[in-house]
Amino acid sequence: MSRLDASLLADLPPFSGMSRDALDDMLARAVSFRSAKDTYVFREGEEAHSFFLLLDGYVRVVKVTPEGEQVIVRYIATGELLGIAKAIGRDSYPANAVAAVDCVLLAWPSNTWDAIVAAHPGFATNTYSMVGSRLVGTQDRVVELATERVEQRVANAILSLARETGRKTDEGILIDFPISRQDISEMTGTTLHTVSRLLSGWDSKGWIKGGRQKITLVEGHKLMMVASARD
DNA sequence: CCATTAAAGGATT
DNA sequence: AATCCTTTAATGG
Repeated sequence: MSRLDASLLADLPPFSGMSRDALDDMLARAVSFRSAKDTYVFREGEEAHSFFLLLDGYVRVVKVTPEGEQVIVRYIATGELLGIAKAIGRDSYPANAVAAVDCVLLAWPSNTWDAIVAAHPGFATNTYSMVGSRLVGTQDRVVELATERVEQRVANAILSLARETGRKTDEGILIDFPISRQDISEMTGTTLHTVSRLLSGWDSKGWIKGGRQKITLVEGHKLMMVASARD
């Protein structure tokens, strides 16, 4: 049992505006645990026994079609909530959650959801506004998938990953976890070959710098041109 | 414009 | 050595 201090939570969006006492109470109800890279935090269809906060690392949320095809729904970054089935009136998880790197999480039993929401209206408000913005983001992606060309979708995926998870390096903005061409294709509804061709093209123009499971955004504005190009 | 198939080389375990 | 990841080219919808 490591001692966790409430100040760990204070700066995270789900807990913004909450008092020190409230944070202590939330923390007292949680247990922390680790999830090694490539292990499941939870699985689709499983009973939603807990909801989670990602304290460190990255988690990808994945749906698998009946044919076994994988679709990456979103990436969860450090400081975000996941598995909040109770908040959307479900009692099973709607997708798989896989650690993209070694992760540290907090878990709350789902049966404490109602009590927590009742005791901490600020947390409830924060959670529902997060659910709302994820919904908006998902809607935008539906439009994108339906209307934009592959090149634009891949450019957008790189840009948002860099924005949400990017870490500054001397080269540019590095996407902060191992991500393969296959992963990008599962986010954008295309094949790894097409992603590979696009990325190596942008690499040779100096707009990005690629490597095995590595992408660094060098000229973000160039990709924004690609992402918004009308034809 | 993009998916599929095939082939080959480098990286990782 | 076996497996995974990436690149490249050819073909066809």
